[in-house]
This record gives sequence, structure tokens and C-alpha cells, in this order.
Amino acid sequence: MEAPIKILIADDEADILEIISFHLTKAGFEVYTAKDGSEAIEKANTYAPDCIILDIMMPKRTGFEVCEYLRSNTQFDKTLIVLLTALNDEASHIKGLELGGDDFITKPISPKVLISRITALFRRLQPSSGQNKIINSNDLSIDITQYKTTLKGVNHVLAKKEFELLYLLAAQPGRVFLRGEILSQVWGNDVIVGDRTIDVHIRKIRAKLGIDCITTVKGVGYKFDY
Amino acid sequence: MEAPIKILIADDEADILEIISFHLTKAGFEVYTAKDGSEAIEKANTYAPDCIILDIMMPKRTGFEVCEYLRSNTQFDKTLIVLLTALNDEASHIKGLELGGDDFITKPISPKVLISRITALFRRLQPSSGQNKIINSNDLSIDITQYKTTLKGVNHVLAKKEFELLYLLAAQPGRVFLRGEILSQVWGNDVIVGDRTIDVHIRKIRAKLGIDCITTVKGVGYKFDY
DNA sequence: AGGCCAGTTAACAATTTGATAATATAGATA
DNA sequence: TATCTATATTATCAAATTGTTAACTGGCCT
Repeated sequence: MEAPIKILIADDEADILEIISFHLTKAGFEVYTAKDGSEAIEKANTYAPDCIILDIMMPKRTGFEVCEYLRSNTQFDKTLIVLLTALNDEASHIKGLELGGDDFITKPISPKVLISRITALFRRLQPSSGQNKIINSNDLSIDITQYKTTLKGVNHVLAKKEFELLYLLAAQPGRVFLRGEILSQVWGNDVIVGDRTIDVHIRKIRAKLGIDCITTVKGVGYKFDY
Repeated sequence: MEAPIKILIADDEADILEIISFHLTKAGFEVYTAKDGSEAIEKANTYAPDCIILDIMMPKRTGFEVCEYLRSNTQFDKTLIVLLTALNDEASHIKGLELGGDDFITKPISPKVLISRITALFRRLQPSSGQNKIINSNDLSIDITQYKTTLKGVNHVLAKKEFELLYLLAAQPGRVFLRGEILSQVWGNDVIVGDRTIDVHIRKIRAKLGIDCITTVKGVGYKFDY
């Protein structure tokens, strides 16, 4: 299963916040809200959402300002920005897109259409037309390009061998890997190590993650199951 | 010089075709036109445009049909599809996006806004989201045009190699760079330097910036994390 | 020549990792 | 239950890897 997509909505009208929030949650997104521009920036930094919906007219900082801030910050390069506004004038529309917005939508907007548009944007954003280097399973994510393991958003540092072992198993959830397979994949064919070595590494993974995502198949091997 | 971006516009109203065509050409796009759905498909195959603007109500084949055809054909995977229509009903809107459209715009549309939206879509499509001359992350900014590094507004002078190393890592935050990658990127393939050289430079960066923005991944490499 | 600095290296310290051995435990079987 | 086998656990040590410091080199400037 995929990690849920995180969306931050910033609007000063509580009603709108609630309605959109409700529908996005129902559509399976993980939703955060902010009631003004400053809070939007704060929460963007805290939660690193995949998409940020910004009302333009907001206290503290306008949607334009927030958009500009986000776009000047490299870490939000891949974050989608959707600008929302009640006033549909050409100048704002163009300005919003020029500041780096990905979509500009005028209120009133039907929640269904909003979701539809966001989905369309995400479809384009998915760059990994090639092989996926990231494994996602429930709330566990394993990224080999970053050598990073996250469980429920919390980072867990695994040593190289531990990581490679977990990555191997998790790449094919449910499949049982024989001890011999594990040895040749993780250790290589010319290295000879004792049988207990695998157990010890499995144990360390279990201990570090705090969950039992690896199942022992007695007499056969191990499998990832989570 | 870049090859010009090719756009195909399909609409049965000659006026609209002409107006949009005029403005897109003026904006530097290479423009092709089609007056119905069948012609749109023909010309799409002939010219392989980067973007196709489709009116929905067209003779021969509707915009929906053309969109569906294009999306069933992998050679148009990367082709942007913008749907245009005079009737702004929710169902069509959603249908258009679900069929694989990238944007759905209701007429009347200002040419400027249209161009603005298309540009925004292309911006996302560009595979090289990197190549930024200035990297900004939190309160750290790295400007390669000036070889200048600023932390919380304070300038920190890094030597050339130190700077290039930091820049390389920071250009892709989170990604682990193998020592070999670092060597070939910063030192080049024909230069041979000892392993400790990298460490020493990393150390100097850490010392000068006073923050640990570079994380060691033992046995693998280093990554920028801040 | 002398001083300075970036870049590199060598030597050693500190740290982390991985493998093993010894022991405990669980599960299956008779 | 007793026994056997496979795995789990723990502690320990060796090996691998990185951090740190200081010294050396060569270019550049005065």
C-alpha cells in the first residue's frame, strides 16, 4: 500500500477549510489546515506536504507571498501549489502561475472538480516512469536512494547490511527468501559467513523498527510481511 | 538554441483557431491547427506536438474521443492535453481530466491566461527540475554563480573544492552520494586522490558552517540533510 | 625569498559495523 | 515429558570505515 498523499489547505474562511478538508480526507488524502499565511508556511515546513492549496486573500501573508516563499525554497521544488481565489481577474491568474503556482482555481469550486484537478496534477508529477527505488508498505517506507527508513513518519537509522537485507525482503513482500538467497544477494557469492549472522541482522532490524515486519519461516527462510 | 515547443490546436470555430494561433505563435510556440477531431489525430501523428489543445465540441470526433485516443497511445504519454469548452459543467470537467487531460479550461479564455497555464504545465513536465543556480534550504543558501554560501544571512567563505562538494550534495537533498560519485563529480575521472581527502573536505565544510548539514551514511557515502 | 592558502596526504584516533560464539528459547516430534 | 532442531538473543571482539590533526606541496602574491 502507498503512503498517503499529504495536502495542506490554507484559507481564512473556516467553512471552506472544513468542507474542502472533509472531501479531501474522504478521497484518501492526509489533510492539514492553516488559517493564515504564516501558519501555512509553518505547517508546510513541519509536515512537508505533497500539495498545498492556498487561498490568495489571507491574513498575515497572502497566498501569493506564501507561494513565493515556497518556490524560493528548494525543498518545496516538487510540492504542488494550487491557488484559490474568489476574484477571477486575469492579472492575478497570471501572477499566480508566474510565481510558480501549478494551478489557479476560482471559487466557488466543487470539491469533486478540485480533487479531479489535483489528481491530474499528481499524475504528471510522478516522475518515476522507470524503476521505483522507494518501497512503501503501510506506514513503512524504504528509500534506497537515500538509504532512509521511515516508520509512521519517524526516521530509523539502519546500518548498511541491515538496510540492504530489509530492502531485499521488502522488495517482494510475502515472498520467502531462502537463507542461501539472502546470503548471495546481500553478502555476495564469494563471501562466506555463518548462518547465525543472518539471524542477528534480522534481529537488529526488528529491534530498530520496533515492529515485526519480518516473519520467520522455520526451516526455510524469512519473508517481509507488513 | 532550443527546438521550439510544438502546439496543436483543434477547434471547429475558425475565429478561435485564428486568435489562439496568433497569440501562441507570438509567444514563440510552433503552432499547428486542426478543424475537427479526425484532423487533430492526423496532425498529432504527423507533427508529434508537445501540447494539444482540444475543443470538446467538434465534428468527426469530439475532444473527449481524441483525448482518449491519444492517451491510449504511449507515444503521446508526454504530450500535454488541454481541453477547452464553452459549457462549464462539472461532469465534463471531471470526465476530461479522467480521460487523461492535463488541464480543462472554459471559454471564453484570455490568450494570456491560456499561455500562462500551458507554460505552467510545461514547467512541471521538464525532467530536469535541478540545474538551479541557487539552492535555498531553510536558512542556508548556496549560490554557484557567486560561489557564495550564506547561513542565516551570514556569509561563509568556502574554498572551491569545499563549495563544489557542498553544492553537489545540496543540489539533491537527501540523496546519498557514493564516494565514487563524489570523486568523479567534484574531482573528475582522471584525477586520483586518496579516500581521506573527501572526509577532510566534509569536515572543513561542517566546521565552517557550524551546522551538521551533511550526514554520513557509513559504508555508502554522504548526503545533504538540512 | 617569505608568507599565505587550497588541496592533499599520512598517521593515528574514534567510531561503527559485522561476524562469531555461547547460550537461551521456541516449536516440532516421538 | 524428553528430546531434537532451528532460530533468537546477547555479549564480545575484530574489521571496516570515518574523523581528526598536523604536516607537506605547489601555486600565487607581495
